[in-house]
Amino acid sequence: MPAHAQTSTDAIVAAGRNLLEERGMEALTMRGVASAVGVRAPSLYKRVRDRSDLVRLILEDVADELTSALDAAAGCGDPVADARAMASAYRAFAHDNPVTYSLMFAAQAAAPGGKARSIRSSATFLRTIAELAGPDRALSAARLIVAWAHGFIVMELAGAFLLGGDVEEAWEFGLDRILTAVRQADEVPHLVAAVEGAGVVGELPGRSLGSVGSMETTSLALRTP
Amino acid sequence: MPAHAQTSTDAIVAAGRNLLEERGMEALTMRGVASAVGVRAPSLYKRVRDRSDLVRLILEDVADELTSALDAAAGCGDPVADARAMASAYRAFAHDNPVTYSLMFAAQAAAPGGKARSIRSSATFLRTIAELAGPDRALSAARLIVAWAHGFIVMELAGAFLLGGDVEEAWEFGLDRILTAVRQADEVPHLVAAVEGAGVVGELPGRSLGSVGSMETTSLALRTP
DNA sequence: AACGAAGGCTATGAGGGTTAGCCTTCATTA
DNA sequence: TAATGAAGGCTAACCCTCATAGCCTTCGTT
Repeated sequence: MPAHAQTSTDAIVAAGRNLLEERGMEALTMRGVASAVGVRAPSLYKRVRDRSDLVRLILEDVADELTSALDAAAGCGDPVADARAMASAYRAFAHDNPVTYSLMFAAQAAAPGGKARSIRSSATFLRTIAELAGPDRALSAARLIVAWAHGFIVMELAGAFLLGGDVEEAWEFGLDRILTAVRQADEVPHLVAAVEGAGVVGELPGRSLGSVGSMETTSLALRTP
Repeated sequence: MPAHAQTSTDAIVAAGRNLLEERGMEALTMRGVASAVGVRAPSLYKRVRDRSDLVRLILEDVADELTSALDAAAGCGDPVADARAMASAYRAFAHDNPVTYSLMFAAQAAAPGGKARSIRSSATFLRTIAELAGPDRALSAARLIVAWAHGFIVMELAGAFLLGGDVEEAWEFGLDRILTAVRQADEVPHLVAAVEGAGVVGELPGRSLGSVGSMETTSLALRTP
């Protein structure tokens, strides 16, 4: 029925995302986006409720792309290698999209439908972490890893690592430590079995490692022969 | 010489901070701040270069207060307890100042003088972590902890933990695991000594734990008697 | 008493978001 | 074939915001 459309919601979102990433949040103006897609500002309101709606659409686009990148990174089947690959892909994506990435978690209000999106975007990662840390701890372990990765990347992008040192080394150090920490629930029984077999200690906490770190508990137990 | 000042930079910053925290970034207008301190908007420009300068001052104020809160939290001398106390204080501060806290690391450009501020604000924490992880690893370890804490808090404040589960539990889990992971470089020798004394293994890696997590290394060594 | 600087004010302009209301196009349909 | 009407564009206009220009008042200093 209508006249031929000169633009589309997708084109508007793409232009907006580009503008946002290239020139920052302040440069993301309705006039600017309109000009980029070849129409005048008021025409955008036929497809987008308002500017904040445009921002939401842009960030959803970024989030979807990030999800795809993560899914693509986890291919090999070995949970440790997959977790590492996903962490690398995550960081690489953030480096490629610094502005929009930083904004993704800056939204104060969780968008409606965010839960479904969240489930979808974390499914592969959660499955991998469940293999690493066990199903009971998968959620907490995943939150540990994601929180660290996100925090590290945000600080890195914001230029918050001002004390010198090798940031790359800090990333590797952190990733190693965290992947190891997450696997401890699995590793400790091996240790315990080995030590128990050697008769170092009479009684050891088995699976019932409390909220205190299991390594700590084990080490304490070992010092009380 | 002048007429009596009706306001001050401090009052402007305080009013701006309050407005920002209470009603968000969009409500932080020059008119709004001016009205809160009892003058007209143009008068603010006698004390503040422009709006972005005001934002900078507000965030510096927040950062200074956070530094004080952290310093005050670390009193007891035991590095583990101090690290826990600082982590709690950090999170509590963020919960008390959610908007401004989130903005602190959102600044894309590092402010000039940020390095001096960074050194000051992290001194106590770095000292504590150095006791925990050793001076060589202090910086990487501190970055691990801060990145995790910041990432966790940002996600928490943004409402990004949508998959259910107990967020409090995830925080405790993460803190335990990370503090343990950071201490491993110190703990392993104890373990090694205990195990060695018991004659479980002949040869063990001593200090030369590679980039792979030390716990993993130890566990592998224990399985090869 | 005059000076002059600090610190207020009004007026104003530029730029951005958004709405109102109109016009053109063109697939559908009588 | 001609009328219809909705989609989608446009201009004009409004309001709000930041920011500057330029003026006026105050009051310590000289």
